[in-house]
Amino acid sequence: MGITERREREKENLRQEILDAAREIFVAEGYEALSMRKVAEKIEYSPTTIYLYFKDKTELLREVCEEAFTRLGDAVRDAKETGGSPLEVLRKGLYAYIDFGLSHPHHYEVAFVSPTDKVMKPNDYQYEGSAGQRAFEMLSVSVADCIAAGSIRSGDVATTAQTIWASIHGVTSLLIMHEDFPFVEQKALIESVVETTVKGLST
Amino acid sequence: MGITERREREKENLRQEILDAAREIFVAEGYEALSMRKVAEKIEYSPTTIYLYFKDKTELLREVCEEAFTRLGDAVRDAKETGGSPLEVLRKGLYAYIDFGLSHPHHYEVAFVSPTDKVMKPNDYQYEGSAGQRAFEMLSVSVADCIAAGSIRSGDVATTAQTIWASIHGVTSLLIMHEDFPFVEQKALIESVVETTVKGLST
DNA sequence: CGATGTAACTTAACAGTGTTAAGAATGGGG
DNA sequence: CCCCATTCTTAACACTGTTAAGTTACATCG
Repeated sequence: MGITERREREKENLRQEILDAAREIFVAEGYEALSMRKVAEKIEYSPTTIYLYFKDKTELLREVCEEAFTRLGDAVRDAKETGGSPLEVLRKGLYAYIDFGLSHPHHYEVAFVSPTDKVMKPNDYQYEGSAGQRAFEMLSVSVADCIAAGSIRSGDVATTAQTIWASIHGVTSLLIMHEDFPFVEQKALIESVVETTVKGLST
Repeated sequence: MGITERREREKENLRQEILDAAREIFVAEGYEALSMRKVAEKIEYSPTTIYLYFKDKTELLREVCEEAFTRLGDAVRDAKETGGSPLEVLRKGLYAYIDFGLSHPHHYEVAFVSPTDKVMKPNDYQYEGSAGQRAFEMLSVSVADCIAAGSIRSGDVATTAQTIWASIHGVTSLLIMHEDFPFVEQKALIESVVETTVKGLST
């Protein structure tokens, strides 16, 4: 079997190999399909070996997600750096957020749609927060900029940011989770949500 | 003669007992905690007995959800009947939808948040649709009324309805699924989302 | 060189899950 | 009275995450 043939091959980057295998399965088939035994089979080790490198399935999955959500942070930051008015920056950030969700549906799902004990632990919000959380923080800053610039009605920043988050999370999660629903053309719906929200908050 | 009828009545009784037990567990602990064996223990029958009354766990759960979502339909219909301008009716319908989600979090979750094969079957949208689907249809009608009355900007009804759905689903699902997140005061956030969306769509 | 300790890995098992196949019991109809 | 259908149960399969204990390989030390 693969077990003895495998022995000669790598044994240092095993942790990375586990991570790679897990990501591959997770991206292709999602959370439900990601099992420790499947990962083990893929890397040709016994299932329990994984526990020598990761505390449990949650930690493995969180690490897989952290990788991806770093890219969300990057995308939002990029939106900021391309310049433009605060409102333009905010708009770009929102589109980047939605785009991220649509191109990483399974990541988005476990992190934002049904996060119950899958990646986020209770009290995860209390401290520095996950990468996804940090991306939301950036949006908050962007919102504050818009208020300061007068392009968005003055009011509680947190309330405004969370209102925006609700809208874009809503469209993102609906598109991801209800694939069979007869949505109108995707791009048009996204634009409608973003523009409606921005207009609703404008001065 | 009443014998066979009595049998049938008793059979219906057991079916209802299963449904009651399932609902009780589901409402209290949610989908993950709802297991066939737990239901069986509660009604004091063997687990396999349930399969004589329900095809599988999905069908059992769907029936539990159908019960509840009928009440959502009722709530939206009530909002309609209390009268007021089309926009007032729409507003009331949106608040009723969010209220329903918050008071039936587990139902809302399996039906709208992570519906993958749990209650909704693929192609469920194609036909008459589930009760939750019917509630959404009512909202669409309400939207059409607002457009006709000129209180909402003219445009594609479907796009507008789905935009609204995205927003209110967004706030509902965030509040349900991210209990630990430091949201602003719940009522204020809901109002902000609804009013922002309405204003964003107004003429 | 040989013993020893340890790190890496595996096997076996536990307590769950949904679900199916096959066997047991109960009681009415011929 | 016996048969048979309906109803229910027992046993099992194929999974799941996870832990405890056992094995093996190897580096270090006396």
